[in-house]
Amino acid sequence: MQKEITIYDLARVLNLSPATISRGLRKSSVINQKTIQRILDKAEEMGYRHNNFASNLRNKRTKTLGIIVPRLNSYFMTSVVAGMEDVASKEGYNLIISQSLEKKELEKSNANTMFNKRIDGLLISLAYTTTDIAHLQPFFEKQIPVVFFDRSFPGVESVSVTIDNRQAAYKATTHLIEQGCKKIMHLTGNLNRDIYENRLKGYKQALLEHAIPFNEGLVLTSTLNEQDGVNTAKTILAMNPADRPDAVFCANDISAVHCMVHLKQQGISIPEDIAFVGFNNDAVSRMVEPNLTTIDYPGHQIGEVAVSCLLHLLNGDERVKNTDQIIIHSSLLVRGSSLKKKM
Amino acid sequence: MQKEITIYDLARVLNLSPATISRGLRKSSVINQKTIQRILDKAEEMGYRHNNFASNLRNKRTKTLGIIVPRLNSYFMTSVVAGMEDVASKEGYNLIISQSLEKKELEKSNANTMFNKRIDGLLISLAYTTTDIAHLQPFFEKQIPVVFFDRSFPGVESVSVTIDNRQAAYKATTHLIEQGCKKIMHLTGNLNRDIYENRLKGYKQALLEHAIPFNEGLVLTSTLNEQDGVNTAKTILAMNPADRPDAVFCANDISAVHCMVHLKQQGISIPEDIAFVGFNNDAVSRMVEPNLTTIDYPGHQIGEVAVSCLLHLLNGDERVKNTDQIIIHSSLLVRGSSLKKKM
DNA sequence: TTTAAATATGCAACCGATTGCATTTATTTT
DNA sequence: AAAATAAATGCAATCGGTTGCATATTTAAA
Repeated sequence: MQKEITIYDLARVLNLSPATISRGLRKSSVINQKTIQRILDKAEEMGYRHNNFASNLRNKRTKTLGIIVPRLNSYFMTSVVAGMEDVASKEGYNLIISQSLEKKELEKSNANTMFNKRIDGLLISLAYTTTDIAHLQPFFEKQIPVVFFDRSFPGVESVSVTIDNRQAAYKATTHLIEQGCKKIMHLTGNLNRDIYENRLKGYKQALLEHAIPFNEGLVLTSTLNEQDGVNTAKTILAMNPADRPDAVFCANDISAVHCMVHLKQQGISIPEDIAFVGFNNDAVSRMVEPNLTTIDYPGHQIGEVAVSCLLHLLNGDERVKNTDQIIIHSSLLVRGSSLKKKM
Repeated sequence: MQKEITIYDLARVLNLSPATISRGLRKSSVINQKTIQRILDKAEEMGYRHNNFASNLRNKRTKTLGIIVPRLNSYFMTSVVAGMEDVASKEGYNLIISQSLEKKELEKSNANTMFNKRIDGLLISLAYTTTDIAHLQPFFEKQIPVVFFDRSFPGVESVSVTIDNRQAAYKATTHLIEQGCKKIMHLTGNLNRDIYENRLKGYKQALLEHAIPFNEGLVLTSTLNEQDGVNTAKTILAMNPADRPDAVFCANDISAVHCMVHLKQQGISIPEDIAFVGFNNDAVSRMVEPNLTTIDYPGHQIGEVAVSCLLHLLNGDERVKNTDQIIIHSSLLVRGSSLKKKM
């Protein structure tokens, strides 16, 4: 293993000082253009590699961003991360990723680990079970910027990047109503998370505006996983056929798909007997039959925007305030699972 | 923002030298136990945080592992990464993740970036379009260990962690034959990747052993995405019904599911008309009706094993040679899509 | 008690890039 | 040509933890 080339080696060979080499490599404007070119050429020739550790030590920055997500197992989440990667790597930032697995305790310890690794900024989507954000206090105290995405914490003084969940849910519910549905069940997630609360609000608002009375019993809360979808189907099947809903609006696609599949196996037709709308535009929404109507959740874009904001905060960009709430546009993708009327 | 506490601060307060503090924090055996405790207590009390950059600079190690995957959008891949995370973080290693998006060029530039970030080791699953591994040469030259997982490069002197694709495909095909299928189509991926080549071998072997002649025309090559699944279905539908296969063995679940769905829409019954077996045990295999018979691909375990090997190589552990081929056990999960005989 | 051995701690150089300030060199102005 | 200004480069300290070797202290052996 041959030794690494340093700026001192370049300095010796080029008969310049290390300071000039350092500035030259960063194309500082105080250095003569020709000198810069000589330095860059020689660096290339000798196989020089920048040593981040030396420069981070000096600069007291790590050029690393931390990401904490509940789980990295949905198309949505991996899109978000991919979007973050794009922007971050373009700006020379590294990403450290960890999963909370929806557990508050794990989220806490991950946050702590990242704090100790001195990330320059944190991107976080909160776990189901997180009820307070005391574990982020060290970041706030050290003025390390935190950006929430997807699932944020209402009222906290930080940037958040989300979609307008209320409006999306309103669109979804209105669509079902326009298709002639009158008894719409809503399968929601943990209402501690504002995204689910807002979706519920949108659902209620749509009912209200169409003079359909809100029925508490039609709202089911769960963790929205495969099993919850199946359980919802069982709940529906256990009802007196006359009392069954004529539509289900699920707060994610996974639960919607599994619920649909189970109902179909028991002879229920979709959308004729029961129409379905999901949320997220997960890959599975295009796999089930009929394809699932859903809300397009632009993960890649959310990731890009979240990192951009974070970088602006890091660079002290005045245009981004520390309390901005950024809303990304989302739209309803109408597919077979909700199309009762021929269009 | 208050200043960071350093070992020099601790040294001053405790009336010891920075050297002793440094050794004490690492619980070096040359330091008195009581002194170690005093140091740890005071460090805790003053909120000392270890500075990785200073120590990496000195140690010439980054404690960072690079991961390059084709795409982070399958349940399998995220499981692998989760498994890697588990083992790596337990040993104090960070992960940098990037995606090649199946493109050779991107894989190349990602590898380069990681090389320049001086990762201590690389974990890589090759892109479809990668035909040689010249881009990994810098790692080999600098003796930076490289571990291949899932998709490896045959003949190269590196550790690889895979399943026995040949055997798995053999099991899958044999299962179809035992169910009474006689004309089995095989949808495969890019045969430059040995995993697909080996699956094809297993398929052929099973045919041979059951005296079914191999028919070149029944092997379709594609990138195995959603659209390819649909295209395969169209190909089948375009055939004279008498000539259609009575089973399809797909090299992944996504293509299998989409092919199934499309065929079902055209009135083909699964498994009666055509039986299906996929590969990967992706979440979608449990979503389609009937559920897809598939090969359980233990992603989490593959990730764990790959990182363990890498760490052993880094620690100069003699038990792991640089040429080990590690085979993880996989099994066939029989579900409705291939069950023609009642069991 | 003296000497030898073991244990504990300190000194100082080092890892490699960065930057405020000083100095040298080139260019322009008077 | 001398003085003033601008441009280019260098000096030396700094970031914080690590380690070979030297020194000081304690314990065990003679």
